[in-house]
Amino acid sequence: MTVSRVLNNKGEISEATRQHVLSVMHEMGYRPNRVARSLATAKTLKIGVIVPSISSAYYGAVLEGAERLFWDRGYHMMLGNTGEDIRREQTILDLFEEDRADGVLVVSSHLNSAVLSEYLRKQRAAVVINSEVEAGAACHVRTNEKQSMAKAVEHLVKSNRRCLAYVGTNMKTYAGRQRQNCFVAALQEFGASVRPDLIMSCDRRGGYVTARQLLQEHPEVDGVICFNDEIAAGALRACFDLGRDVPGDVAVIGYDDIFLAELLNPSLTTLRLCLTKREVGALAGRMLLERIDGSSTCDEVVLDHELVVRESAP
Amino acid sequence: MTVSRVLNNKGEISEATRQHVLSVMHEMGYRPNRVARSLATAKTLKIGVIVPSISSAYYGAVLEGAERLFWDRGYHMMLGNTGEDIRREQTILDLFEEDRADGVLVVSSHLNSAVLSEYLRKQRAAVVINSEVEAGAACHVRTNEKQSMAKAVEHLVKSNRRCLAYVGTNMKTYAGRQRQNCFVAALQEFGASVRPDLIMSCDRRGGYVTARQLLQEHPEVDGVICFNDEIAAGALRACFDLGRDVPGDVAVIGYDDIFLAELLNPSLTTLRLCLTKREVGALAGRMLLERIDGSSTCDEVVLDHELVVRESAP
DNA sequence: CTGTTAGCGCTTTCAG
DNA sequence: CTGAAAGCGCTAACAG
Repeated sequence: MTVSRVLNNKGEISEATRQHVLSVMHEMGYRPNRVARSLATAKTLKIGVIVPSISSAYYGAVLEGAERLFWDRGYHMMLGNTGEDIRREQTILDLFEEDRADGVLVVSSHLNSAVLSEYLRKQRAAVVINSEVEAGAACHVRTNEKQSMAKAVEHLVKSNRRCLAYVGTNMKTYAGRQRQNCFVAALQEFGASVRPDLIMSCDRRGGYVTARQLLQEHPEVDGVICFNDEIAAGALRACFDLGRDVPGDVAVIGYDDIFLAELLNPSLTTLRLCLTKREVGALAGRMLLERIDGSSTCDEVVLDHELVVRESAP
Repeated sequence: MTVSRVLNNKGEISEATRQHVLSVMHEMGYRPNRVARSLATAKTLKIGVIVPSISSAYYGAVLEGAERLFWDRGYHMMLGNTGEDIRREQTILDLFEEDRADGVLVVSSHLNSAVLSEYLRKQRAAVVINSEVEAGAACHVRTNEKQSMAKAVEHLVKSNRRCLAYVGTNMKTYAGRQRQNCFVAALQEFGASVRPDLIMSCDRRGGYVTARQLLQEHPEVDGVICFNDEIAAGALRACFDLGRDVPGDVAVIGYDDIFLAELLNPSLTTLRLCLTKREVGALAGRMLLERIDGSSTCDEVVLDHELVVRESAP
């Protein structure tokens, strides 16, 4: 019908009828029905996004970058939070398929490569951030964990720290696995001794308790690298409560450079991505939109970290 | 068609055909099309959610609570981030209408009561958190700012702080306006002098700079209440850098009790909601679903804060 | 340039 | 209990 034509600025239309249609639409308070349009065009203009936890400062910022880009390009974002639950992640992926989402963006999947790839192949288009997928199943943005961990370890070794510990998280996630493995690799690379008893793990909130235990059981530890800044903040406070001076007795390094990192006391030395989290989200979003309209150019982007030196590990 | 009947477990169906349909569905890898279903039923099972900023720890946690509830009840969540931009907020609301979202949840709107109410009346159902709306336009969850600010001021006055300052944010938001006004009201209530020059405001990241300036220009300040914990973290660090002892010289109080509040050094005294942020999200979500299915029972919920006393203001 | 028509994939109503 | 048919609001292809 003609109305469709003016809505979409498509086809030839006389200015007269065009204006007429617009004015009638306006006075009726008409709103086009995107559901019907989606059914007719087989395009939903919806992107499904999956994160382990919205409330994390890290994922939140990534989401914000992606969200902004999607809306600007006319796409709406459907959000799924897995709560780190594998079954939930699969269910959400299935539902995005039923929603006929034009594309899916998965951040830090907890699914293994084979399973995730199978789910993503069923989607119309997919991009993942820091998740393992088989080539072809999705585009990929990932961080170079080997290089970043090497920077941290090297920094500590060069400032004469001799007994390094790592406080990580579970190994369910790409970064979780990589950082722990790369920590060991980096110790070897820089000739430091590897002590499995100095590798601990905790959940997002457990930095304080875990670091405290580590430092009590192993007073010889003089350097701690943490999976992220929140855990590092716990380690800092644990040092303080145990009377260990930072950086005098112990050096502490985190990951992410969250906003509060430089406000902590002592301020936190940390590994910061070469892109802001928002930019990472926007980058992944852009790759997804390119995949959707078929102009996809690259399949993988690898991002580096830089060491931001502050008081906690000068 | 029959398939529809088995999908929805509706109508009478023989177990034989039922099983047959299911097995065929399975081997074809069939996924029902929710877009078509939405068009036919005039229900989308989608909720539109609007926040000023996903990346804030505060909104993130609220979202997480709401999201979990929605998915559990079969609803998907579409997320809109306003970036504190009024026009963007209106656009998103319009688009949710075009999406025929079954309901809309608005957190901390930047729109004024009249405008917001008009937009919400066009939606199928609406709930707002900490936003001003006209009665009837939406259900409402809000915090009792008057009472919470009184607690903070009373606590400081009773510990003999005589010169209190407030570091807030812009007045574009319900909480922003309320906290600043209630600060003045509470000073009067407890017989403290009101000094407009000790009321400052800054953006989310500006706590350090603003507090530093405040303390330099007004060395007599011995108590600072901040709009939230992130700003308070900046104030803490500003005190440290200026050589002012906390809590000896200056007491600092924040709002929200974010995870890092107790890890700061000194740990932060703060006002915590009687519900976790996640619970607030779930509560609002539940109210929205009740509005959608017509079982709505109450129109407004008011939430109190409690003072969590830590080192920064004992 | 503008009106008509046939779907998009589902639900719902009405017969069989 | 199961098939057939109409219709949700839009787009796209085809005539006028």
